[in-house]
Amino acid sequence: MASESPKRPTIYDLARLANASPSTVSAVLNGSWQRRRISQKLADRILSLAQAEGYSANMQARALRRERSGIIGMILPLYDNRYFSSIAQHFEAQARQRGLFAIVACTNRDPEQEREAARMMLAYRVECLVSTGATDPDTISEMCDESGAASINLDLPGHKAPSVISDNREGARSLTDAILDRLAEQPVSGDDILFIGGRAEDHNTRERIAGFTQARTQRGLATSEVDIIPCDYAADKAQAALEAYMRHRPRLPSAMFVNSTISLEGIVRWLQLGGYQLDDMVVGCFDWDPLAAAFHPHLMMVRQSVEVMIARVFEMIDAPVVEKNRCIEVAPEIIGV
Amino acid sequence: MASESPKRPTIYDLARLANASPSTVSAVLNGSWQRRRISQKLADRILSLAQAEGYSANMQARALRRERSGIIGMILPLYDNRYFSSIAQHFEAQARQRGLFAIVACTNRDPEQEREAARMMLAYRVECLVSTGATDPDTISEMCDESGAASINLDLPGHKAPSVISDNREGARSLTDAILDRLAEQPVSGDDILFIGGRAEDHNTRERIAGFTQARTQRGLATSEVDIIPCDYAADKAQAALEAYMRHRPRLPSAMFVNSTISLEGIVRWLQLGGYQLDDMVVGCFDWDPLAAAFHPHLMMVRQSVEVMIARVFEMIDAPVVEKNRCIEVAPEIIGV
DNA sequence: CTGAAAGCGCTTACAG
DNA sequence: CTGAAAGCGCTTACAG
Repeated sequence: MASESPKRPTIYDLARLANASPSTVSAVLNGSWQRRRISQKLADRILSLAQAEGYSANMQARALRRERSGIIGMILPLYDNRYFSSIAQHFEAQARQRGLFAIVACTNRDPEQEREAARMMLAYRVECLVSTGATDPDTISEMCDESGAASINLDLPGHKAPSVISDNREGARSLTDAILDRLAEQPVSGDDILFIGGRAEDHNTRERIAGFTQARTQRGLATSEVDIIPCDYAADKAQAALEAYMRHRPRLPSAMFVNSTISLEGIVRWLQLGGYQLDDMVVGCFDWDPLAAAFHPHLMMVRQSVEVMIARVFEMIDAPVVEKNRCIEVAPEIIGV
Repeated sequence: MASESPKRPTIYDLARLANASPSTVSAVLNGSWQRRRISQKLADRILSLAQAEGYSANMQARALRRERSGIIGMILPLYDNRYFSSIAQHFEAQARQRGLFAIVACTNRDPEQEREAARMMLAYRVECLVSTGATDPDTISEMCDESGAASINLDLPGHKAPSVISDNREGARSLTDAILDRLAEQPVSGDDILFIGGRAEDHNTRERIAGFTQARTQRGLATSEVDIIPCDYAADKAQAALEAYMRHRPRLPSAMFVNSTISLEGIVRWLQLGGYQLDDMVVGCFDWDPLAAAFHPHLMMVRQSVEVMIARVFEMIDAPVVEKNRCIEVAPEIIGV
């Protein structure tokens, strides 16, 4: 679908029309004319001319000359989950507010796709790259370093750039506490909880398992390895893992700690197939989904403070200097208790 | 967080190191060297030098010189819903496959934000702008026309650029049919269906209402105005509208046609508050959410064929010429019947 | 108060 | 087989 390229006007066109020099037009158009003490009259004339001609500065040219693109990038695993989509949304809004142009790419938790996206963004000379939930954040930080771009890790921490993450351990501890409280309220109750979902090798899952175990220990409860199943996030994986787990079990566990709304989907599917209800157990989920909350007001969920996290990211961007190993943890909130 | 800008190498640096001219380096690096019959040896030397120096072409400079940015843009209402997030994801993947760089901005169904985002994207000289679910697509098409950028409407049609949308009328008709079938299967059943959600002024909602009415008419059922409530998409609006509707009603309607998963959230919330179950009614929803599907396997949903729609969009982009008033309708699929 | 000139990093006819 | 030169549309120090 070729477009008819009707040559957009440049500052030279405006200069000719305004009987001024391109330098003057440029100064007027980018606001630096106050410093140059250009006459109000001339400025006005140029401004309204620009308006009339539909002038819009060519950002490629400006970026090239200024050696600053005005672009800020983000990579994230996927959009179609409330946590990540909300991250993208807030990132964009914040960037816009600062006059930066946000570009976001999703990279499916695949290190190769992460690197490829970073390469593209760096080719467009992003000033800063935020790696969200990246499987290999350090490589990306290195690529940014080489290019002279700043970099920040979000959601999952790294060692070669400052990080903003949720306080996963404390979040998991409180959620587990809430689950145990709920269990204690019930007439007949066990205290066994199945932890399911996430990746054993990722920092957040490790921390959540630690918080989970800690909450149990504090109540004098032992935790068995077999009740912790980091089978990855995907719904199908969680469903299959639960299937396998239940093959050797006489009954449902008393409670479940589901390590993401993505995994929750698989869990609920398995329950439905077996004729169970979600309410047959006490269920807590790390991450929050409003539709799930509407369906099951009793479902406890950990809602990560996306707004605060994004705010912290931009504070780092604004800060003159930030230590590479800085890691800010943001407290999440428990919903539904 | 200032980054230390260690000056990335340019083709001039490589030229010096390779003892060749910048033109030659440029040709080698962008693949046009076959045509220039540069010696394999020289090409190899330059290529490995580029590798070693971590060279990456400055896309701003390339874009400026070529007068083509290699960027393709999309605006959409929001990310945090499965339909739109899936659109963004497929758009990005397809763009990447063609060597285009995708940039996406969400504009909250606000015409001013839509224009502002379009302005920014055009300043970065996007080659094509896809307006998804835009409230004011025609203004955006005009802006694109003035800039010599192509434009395409997705999800909601426009008059000044070709459009790709779901077959909303037929989708709504089939969903209504499925609802009526389900009602007929039940021992005691009414045939009243409440249509709720969406915007009366948007094309898709109008079409869906038409399909809804048509399905009823085909079975000899009348449809009353009061049972059609396009109260906007937002969950809170839907919840409030249902609240108001039920104030003058002795009992729940036999069935509901909920016009988006966003509205569904509010509906379910209202039901929960009143001690009702979703399964107390037959419910169909336009749009699809896998978590909702897991929770309620009986919930009927219309799943729009995002992959096909995006494929059609790119076919238009590739086509040498497309009539402005072309509108392709893609059949959606009914889930859960 | 304003303009001429250089340069950001590429690409591409043109000449050899 | 390869290079010198012009130019994409800006910005910015410099000179007046």
